Amino acid sequence: MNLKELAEHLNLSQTTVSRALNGYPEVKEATRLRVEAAARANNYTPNGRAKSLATGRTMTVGHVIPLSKKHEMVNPVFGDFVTGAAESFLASGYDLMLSLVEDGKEEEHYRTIKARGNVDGIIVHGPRMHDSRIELLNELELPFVVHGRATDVTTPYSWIDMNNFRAFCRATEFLITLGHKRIALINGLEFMDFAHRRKLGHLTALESAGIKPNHDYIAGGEMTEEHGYSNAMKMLDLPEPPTAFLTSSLVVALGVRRALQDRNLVMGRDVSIITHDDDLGYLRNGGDVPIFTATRSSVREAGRQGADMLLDMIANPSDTPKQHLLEADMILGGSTGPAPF
Amino acid sequence: MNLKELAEHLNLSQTTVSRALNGYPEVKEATRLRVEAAARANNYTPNGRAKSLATGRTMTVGHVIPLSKKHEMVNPVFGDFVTGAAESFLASGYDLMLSLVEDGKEEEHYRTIKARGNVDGIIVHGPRMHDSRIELLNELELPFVVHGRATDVTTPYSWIDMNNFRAFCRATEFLITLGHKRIALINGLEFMDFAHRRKLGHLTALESAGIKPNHDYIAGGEMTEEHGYSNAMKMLDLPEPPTAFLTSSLVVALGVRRALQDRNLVMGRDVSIITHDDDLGYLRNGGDVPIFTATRSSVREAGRQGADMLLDMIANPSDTPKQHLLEADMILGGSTGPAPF
DNA sequence: AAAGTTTTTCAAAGCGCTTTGATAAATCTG
DNA sequence: CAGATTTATCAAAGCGCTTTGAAAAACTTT
Repeated sequence: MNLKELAEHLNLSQTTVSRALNGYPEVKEATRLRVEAAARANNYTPNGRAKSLATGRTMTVGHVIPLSKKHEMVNPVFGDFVTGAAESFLASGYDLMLSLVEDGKEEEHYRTIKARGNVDGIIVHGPRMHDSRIELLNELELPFVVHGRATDVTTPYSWIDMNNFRAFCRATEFLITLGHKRIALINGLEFMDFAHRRKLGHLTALESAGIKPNHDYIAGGEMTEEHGYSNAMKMLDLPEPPTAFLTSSLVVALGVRRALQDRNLVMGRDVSIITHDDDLGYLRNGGDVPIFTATRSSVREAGRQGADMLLDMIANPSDTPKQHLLEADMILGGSTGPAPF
Repeated sequence: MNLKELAEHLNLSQTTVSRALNGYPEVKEATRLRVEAAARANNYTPNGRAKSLATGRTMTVGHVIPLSKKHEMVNPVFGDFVTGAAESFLASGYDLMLSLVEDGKEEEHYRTIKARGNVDGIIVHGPRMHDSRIELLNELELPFVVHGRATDVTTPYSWIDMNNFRAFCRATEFLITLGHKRIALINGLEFMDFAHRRKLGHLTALESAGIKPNHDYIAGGEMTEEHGYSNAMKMLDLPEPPTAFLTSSLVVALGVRRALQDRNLVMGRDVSIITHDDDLGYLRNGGDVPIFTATRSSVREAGRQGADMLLDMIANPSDTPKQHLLEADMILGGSTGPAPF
């Protein structure tokens, strides 16, 4: 049933029915009740496309996820981020639109999104250090919030991020305090902004402690279990193997742990592991007792906050960009201990 | 720039411009080229909402994901499924719309989706054994494909599924052949259809071998690492602990492995593990050498095929429902060995 | 060159809604 | 109770596109 039919059925004009349903004051209360009852009885819901064509608002936000053909994987944090974001969006009546866009087709894709006009704003995922998307979006005047930041971008824009630098700086300091000197970092892909910041935090902490960084102790790559495993194996074979590992995600830490087992090393005694933990719903860092010592920050919470920021920008397009930096908690688990002699 | 402006700019009618761009034959080739050039030069893309209002097709498909407040998590396979599906959808020019819908609000939600008319079809995720959504969707005449099946639903519908029964039957048989008699199953939530089928497969294999199932050896729950760990710990404490574990996902298997380590048991020697592996992008079952013996079926591939099925249904709404059952491969890893004496 | 075909272009209606500007009905003034 | 005000309703335009049915232009025929 559409508006016209509903109006005929009620012997009212479309105008009145529309206003009654949208809460406008210029309609008699008795009429409004009658209209609402009829709408419910006939299961009437306004057609979204027609409504959005008439109002100019789509009540939809887009999530744009980069998908490189080389690294054919969607980052597992995405599911949790979206879950968090969805809470806010759904509560405000917004729909979510998903685009996976291939490397290189990004500019074209964003222009098309804008021109087609089926979103009111977008959330940008997976920013690189240089990320041309941000300038483009600023230019297009499409409200957006970036999950993460892009180091090389100087124009202001809205973002929600976790303090990657600080988290990895603290984690490294913690290991140094425990007496570790040979500390490895198994990082994400280093052109990703978050990974870059993590490395920087790590190196800064080493430097402050007067420890010279060793390139053999640093590996970047897609954050899989295998990445953790194979790099840890390689490093454990060095003449002077690391006594502690810092990993960029729980999945990577699991790989490192497997490597320790293969080498008959006891985690937390022979070798320490500390990881960043995104607090994903399906891969918790143990139950009540954490398995790994970790820096923890909920991606889901980031999703919630990012969504709120975007809704805010859509409602007030002329506001200046907002930024929010989440701090990670430090969680003590059983995977760390004093450096062995 | 919109169609009207583009038409004025070209000194043509909107009709001609529209037809030129949509490849209709009744427009002179020279004109078409002129129009296309102008469209490109002015970065013209038709407004999606207007187009869909005019044509009645939205060029959008919805993914509807159940989100229970109790088990606040989005299944990690979702990301991979969508990635696979997106390949097909994007290639055909379809957008993806995401809805996370709370338990209990499902009926209302689907009716709204239909009434608002902003999708041409949907993919239903996470079917339960009794799933009222399916009958509802059939009634609503909205094309849909279910990722999985619902045992109790008798009306025909389209689905793409993995042969859960067969996979778990085979895995159990494999363990039995290795001499195991005390075999545990750490399953997903048992009201989920896939988990139910897996249990059935497992029990059937036990029965054929004349092994009486032991209720203490079966656990259902959300498929987290912790679920695997805590249940394995509990079972290992039994007077007669299992000598082999069958787990519903790699993440769960990781938890079981951790339990073995805590008990100083060697995986593949003291205790065997065999798992189902969804072949997720970020959590591979080892590199070249699989860690776990597993039944493997790519969720991503399921996504691709499910998407193709849905596109087919949208194009030919009167066709009878289609079904496709994927078979899992059996992968031999280092986690299984003959039963100890 | 007039009549008949085919090709190319156009004006206008319609998709389902919101919103403006006008009108009718109800209520309030003095 | 006539005139001014307020309240309640409506007809029609417009959002940006597609598509129908008609008209104009360009070719073919005889």
